[in-house]
Amino acid sequence: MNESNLCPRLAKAMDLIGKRWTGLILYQLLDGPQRFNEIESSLPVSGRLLSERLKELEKEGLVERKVYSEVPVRVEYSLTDKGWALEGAIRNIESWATSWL
Amino acid sequence: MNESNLCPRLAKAMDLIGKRWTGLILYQLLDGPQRFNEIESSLPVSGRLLSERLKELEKEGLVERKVYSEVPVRVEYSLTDKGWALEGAIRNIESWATSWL
DNA sequence: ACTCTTAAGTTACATTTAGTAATTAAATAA
DNA sequence: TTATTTAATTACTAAATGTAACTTAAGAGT
Repeated sequence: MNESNLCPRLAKAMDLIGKRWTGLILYQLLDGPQRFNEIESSLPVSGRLLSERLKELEKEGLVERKVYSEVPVRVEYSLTDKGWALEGAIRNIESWATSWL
Repeated sequence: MNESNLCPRLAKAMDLIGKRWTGLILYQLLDGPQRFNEIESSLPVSGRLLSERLKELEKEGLVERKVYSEVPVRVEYSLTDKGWALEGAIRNIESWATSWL
């Protein structure tokens, strides 16, 4: 399709962040560790996709998943250092949204 | 699905930027005005979607479209002020990608 | 033992969006 | 008249998303 010299890391970053809901999930986690249901109720995302996205983010090392064997079970998701490193970008989008939308 | 107090502007920003290819199209335009074919060859995006995305970005006021009645026709796309205002966010993602991917 | 409750998912299926390749439109040049 | 070039659009297939029902696990109550 092309002979581009597109940076593969940027392409991957955009693919990751650009996936639907991912940005907003990360934004939610800037408020601190949250359990599955908290994230689900804070965003118009379904359990199906939330589960899928959290798995991707965990696999990419942006998010950490912790299971607490309480009753009923509690599962908490939080940002890793790699995830926190995106805070600047996310805040930047947030302030752009405030100024321009 | 939820009772969220999700900021509608942030939601819209994420929906826009989070759409596939949009981030990379904007990134390309940081290099200056470019014609349709230039963008198409610089990214692994098809003409169909590139056309669709550029229309959305034009409609949202991030991108400007200029037609030059040369032969054959030349169509140039460039960032508006609103589009340029996203430069910080995009560069931020770029540097995150360099550091973490 | 058996049913109930709750969180955290998963599954099945319909709808929407994206990918691919062929086609069209407009303006000229040969 | 036919060919060429850019900028799309169209028709069709494949993949991603939305929706709602279902499952699993671990007690708690009777």
